[in-house]
Amino acid sequence: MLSTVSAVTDQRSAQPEPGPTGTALRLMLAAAEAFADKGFHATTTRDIASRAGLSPAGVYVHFASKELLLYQLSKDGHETALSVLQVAAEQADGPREALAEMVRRFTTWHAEHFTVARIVQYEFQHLTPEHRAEIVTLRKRIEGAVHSVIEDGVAAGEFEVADVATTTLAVLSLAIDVARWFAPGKRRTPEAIGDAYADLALRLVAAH
Amino acid sequence: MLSTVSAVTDQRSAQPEPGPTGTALRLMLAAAEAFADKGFHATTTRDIASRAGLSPAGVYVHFASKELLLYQLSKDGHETALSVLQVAAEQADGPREALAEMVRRFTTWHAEHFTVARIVQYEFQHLTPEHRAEIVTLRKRIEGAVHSVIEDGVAAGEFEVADVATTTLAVLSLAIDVARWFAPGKRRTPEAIGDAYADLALRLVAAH
DNA sequence: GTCTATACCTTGATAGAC
DNA sequence: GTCTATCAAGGTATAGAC
Repeated sequence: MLSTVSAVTDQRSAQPEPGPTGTALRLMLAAAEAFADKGFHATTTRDIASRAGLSPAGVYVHFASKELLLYQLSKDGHETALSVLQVAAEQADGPREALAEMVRRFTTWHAEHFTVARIVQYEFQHLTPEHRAEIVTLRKRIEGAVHSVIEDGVAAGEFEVADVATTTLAVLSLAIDVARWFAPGKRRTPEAIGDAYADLALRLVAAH
Repeated sequence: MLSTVSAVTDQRSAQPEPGPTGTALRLMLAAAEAFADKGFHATTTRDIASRAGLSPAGVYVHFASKELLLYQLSKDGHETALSVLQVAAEQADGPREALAEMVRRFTTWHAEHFTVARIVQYEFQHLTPEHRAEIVTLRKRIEGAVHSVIEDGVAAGEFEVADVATTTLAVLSLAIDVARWFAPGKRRTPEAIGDAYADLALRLVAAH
């Protein structure tokens, strides 16, 4: 059910068939808002239930625990974030275009879906050790995608960086931190922020 | 008691006279570790008490509530962070040196004091509305300090940026996000990260 | 200033009727 | 699948002895 929640948040796509049924989806959206707003531990199952229009007990028909709700959201969000990077990398021509497009779309995603993005970046530490381990694997692939394109750019003589690992972290920080400060109603749109940050990323790698 | 907690964490300074007494200080250090590790709401007063070697009731002799403990830590941390920026700005000669020195020290602080920095950047939303409002004022001054130096650099013809506000956010994101990913025992020292990020900030503003 | 004991409340989760 | 009712556990904070 990759990006089911994101897709619904988008209000772009007609209802696809698989994944959570209507009520489960409503619960995930309710939980996403609550977790992003107050954090996992400050959110009560009663809060989630009432946001979704259910009684406190109604949650447990669809999710066995509050942690499982977080896990589904976190996994879904990480998979979507990784997919955003991969699609951008595939479609672009050369490291320079690839990095710009990856940062543009990754940043835009963090702003547009800042509730899920906040859960992805700041709440995964509250998962069980087993679930956290699974998510950490996805996080390494996200970091690896950015690391690769910078490495390619250096090898091709298009980028000049002092240290690939440090620059990778810096580029990721730019986009990730958007989930912390972004709020709807900001002057700049998610797309404008993505455009600006793509340029800034090219400066970080001293692209020719 | 500006930076009392940071100073003790440093193990650099001999005991100064004002501020919290020994036990209150131990409680603040215990709370800082716990809040940074698990977040405010996941931390129990029992946890804080036991880390400080006290009974659960012992906390309330020194702090009237758990929130007040967070408030003291947050205020102390924000004042120190602001002071780091101000000292760097005063000592430097010209916008280029000022920006580099501010980012160097601000970043190093976020790594070296990553427990307090994490509370500063990610836990202040759990303060009471009154306390949060006070902290927001400090946060605006922090953002203003970076905004000013970039504006000065542009005015002096030393920097070239598309938008001062966006670049300010990006520079701050670089340093702030260090508090999220830094962990003791990392290959790079706080100082090395600060040095690298000072260079990256100069790239972001296209310093001549 | 610190302790033991505990009040009082909210929490995550379950039982069982419909 | 949803509800009402409820449980056991653990939360913040206080009372009162020492």
